Amino acid sequence: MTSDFEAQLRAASLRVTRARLAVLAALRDRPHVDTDTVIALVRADHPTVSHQAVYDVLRALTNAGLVRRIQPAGATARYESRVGDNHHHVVCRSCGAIADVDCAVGQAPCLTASDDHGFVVDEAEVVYWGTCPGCATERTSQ
Amino acid sequence: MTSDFEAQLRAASLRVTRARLAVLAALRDRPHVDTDTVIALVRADHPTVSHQAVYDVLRALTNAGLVRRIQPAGATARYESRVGDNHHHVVCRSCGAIADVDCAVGQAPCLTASDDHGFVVDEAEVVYWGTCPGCATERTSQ
DNA sequence: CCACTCTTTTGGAATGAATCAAGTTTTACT
DNA sequence: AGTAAAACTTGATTCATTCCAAAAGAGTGG
Repeated sequence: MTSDFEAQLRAASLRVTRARLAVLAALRDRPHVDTDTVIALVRADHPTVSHQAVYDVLRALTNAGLVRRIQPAGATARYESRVGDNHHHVVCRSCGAIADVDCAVGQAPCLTASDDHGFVVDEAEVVYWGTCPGCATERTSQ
Repeated sequence: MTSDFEAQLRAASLRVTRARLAVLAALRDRPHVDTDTVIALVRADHPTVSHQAVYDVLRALTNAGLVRRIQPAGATARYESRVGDNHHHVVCRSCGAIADVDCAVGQAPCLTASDDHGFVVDEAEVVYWGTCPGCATERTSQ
């Protein structure tokens, strides 16, 4: 388990540190956690880790492709460890809840822009905006 | 010109104010402007408009659907007046430049999620991440 | 196993976009 | 014109994120 993370880090030629292992562990089974939550989870096991370390680690892991950063408009940054499978997200406009969605149209649906203006595109990110079941019933029942 | 904006505002049952007309004018021919730029543009004509007013106006116009807010991860909010035609954006990872892209796969390609988790989806936002021509040549020439 | 170098982390302060709050002005309708 | 509601002004505040310099830790070669 821990050695898994260690292997991941080494594969990405990142040094293996307590902070990094703790962040990976915190993200393991939790989708879409925001930075504050990561800090709290990390400190549950390692109370001395600074918030700055968590920010640095999240950036390093994001750059290395081990975690993915998602930041819907108007919300704080969230991170997830599910990477490399081209999945997307539904975001609730009223409560900010996020859920995973697999790609509707094949494997890389929107990866081809009609006119890319000369940009070299390497990723297509899709955010579905709507209302989650909870907020929907709340609103209709009023 | 101004009366156009006035009509737009009235159609959305929003009051017609100097600040709102100025913001609409500022967004007219400028795609993807950030809030600071909007403030500067508005003040060019109306020096007394407060930044708070601009924030309020942008939110009101966004809620009314007259402008669209876009906020790629890690950048400040930007606004555009091109609405209602389901177009998307390419964003440069290194300089943050944004360009419009029309929808590749038909009219509303990704609007149907494979499994929407009970969410009522009303919009699909697509962000293409990549490198703009300028940054690409810069990098290869080094 | 030890020393050396480079990277990472600590702890605290700073930045900056965005929001909140109270009081004043303006708009739209009668 | 007169009035109520909405919008705006001013100024302060919040809060996520970043910057900084010093201390600690990781990995490499001896």
